[in-house]
Amino acid sequence: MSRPGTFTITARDGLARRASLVTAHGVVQTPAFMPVGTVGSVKSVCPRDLKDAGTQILLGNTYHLYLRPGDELVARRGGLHRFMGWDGPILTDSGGFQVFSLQGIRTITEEGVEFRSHIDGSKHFFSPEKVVSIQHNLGSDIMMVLDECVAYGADRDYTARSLELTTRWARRCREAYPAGSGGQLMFGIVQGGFFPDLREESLAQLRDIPFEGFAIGGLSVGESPTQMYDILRHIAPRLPEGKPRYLMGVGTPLDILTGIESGVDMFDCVLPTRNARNGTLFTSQGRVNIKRAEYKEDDGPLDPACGCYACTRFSRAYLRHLYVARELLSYRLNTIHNLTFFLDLAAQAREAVEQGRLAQLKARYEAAYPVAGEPGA
RNA sequence: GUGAGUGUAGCUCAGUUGGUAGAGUCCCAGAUUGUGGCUCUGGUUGCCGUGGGUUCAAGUCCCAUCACUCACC
Repeated sequence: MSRPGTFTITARDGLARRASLVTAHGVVQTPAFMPVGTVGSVKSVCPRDLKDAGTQILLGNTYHLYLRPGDELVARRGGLHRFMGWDGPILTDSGGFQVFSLQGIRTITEEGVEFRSHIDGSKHFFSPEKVVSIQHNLGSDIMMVLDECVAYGADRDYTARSLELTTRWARRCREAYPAGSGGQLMFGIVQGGFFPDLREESLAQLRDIPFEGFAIGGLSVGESPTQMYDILRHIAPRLPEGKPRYLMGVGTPLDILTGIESGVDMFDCVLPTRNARNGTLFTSQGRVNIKRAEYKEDDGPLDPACGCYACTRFSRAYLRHLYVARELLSYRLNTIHNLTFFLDLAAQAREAVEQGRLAQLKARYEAAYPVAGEPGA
């Protein structure tokens, strides 16, 4: 097997790429969707369920695992892979987004970010170096740099200064773990809010730092789909051509296809797993709110086009009952289904890019998932 | 049998000195984008136990009656 970080593009369809990324725990075929396993578990499901659903690579979280059970404890258990029983690739988010979402209980300085634990209120400090050290202890295959995810609505001045801080932090992260110093990869994160030129500026500052991949951060923070797509279409094609591109925290089926169309290779999002727990299921026919009374006596499968365990074995009536009764099995079956749907979407996209049919695939999903506020919605 | 208390939304209950009813929950529907199984946003629902009376006006006051609960015989 090639060396970790090797990124090979094997097909293209417009700006979209079909590629593979080598990591220390296996090769990831892209475009890829990464299920989110924040605290060392994808809520309600087992590694076996993840494999069955088609998961190649998981996302874990630095902030959460640092607070509990602690990265050093995980290191003593042999690293995150062994600890959670997942032998495939893992990407760890740096905690930058938590810094963003913890607004009110954190302060950002040049040195890093001080914050209070959401668990017990205790004070902690994340510097770029600290975040790298934690991710080193966790042993993830891909580390993310510490960044500041700027809130939606931030003005140009703040956004411009923030992006430069993110750049300085990115440089410190790379210095703390130089390229090639181990099997772990490190991705830089482009910020710049909703100003196309600031996005370009952020990229210009980061692109010469020897990262193995680049991410687009700061999207899906409250903007409209149109605003997000404008920035996405502007910046994604400008990211370094020969390295993997990762769109953080996105998104809906259409967001993902729009990203792929713009040249993005990797995605993660809590949407399939969180919505599964809240009864919103993604199907080939569009969203299904399984709690709806109309499914009370519906003996048909959730999605006849889906081959997952939930769809092949149980009826809508049963899935609705489990949800309404708050049965634990509801979370598991719904999560298995939604993950299968998103992972299938990525698999279909890989095939479509190989066949030059991405536009047709997107048109199909556009029909089932119209964008709010746009024609057809 | 006697005494006391309680009867208001499917459920648990608020309803000021009388001015034709509210909350929580449930139910119905929607949201959820680098995750707290959370949360948020809308919406439906009432012979105010029953029958009389007083009053311009009664869920509120008076009488009777029924049901339930508790205590005592």
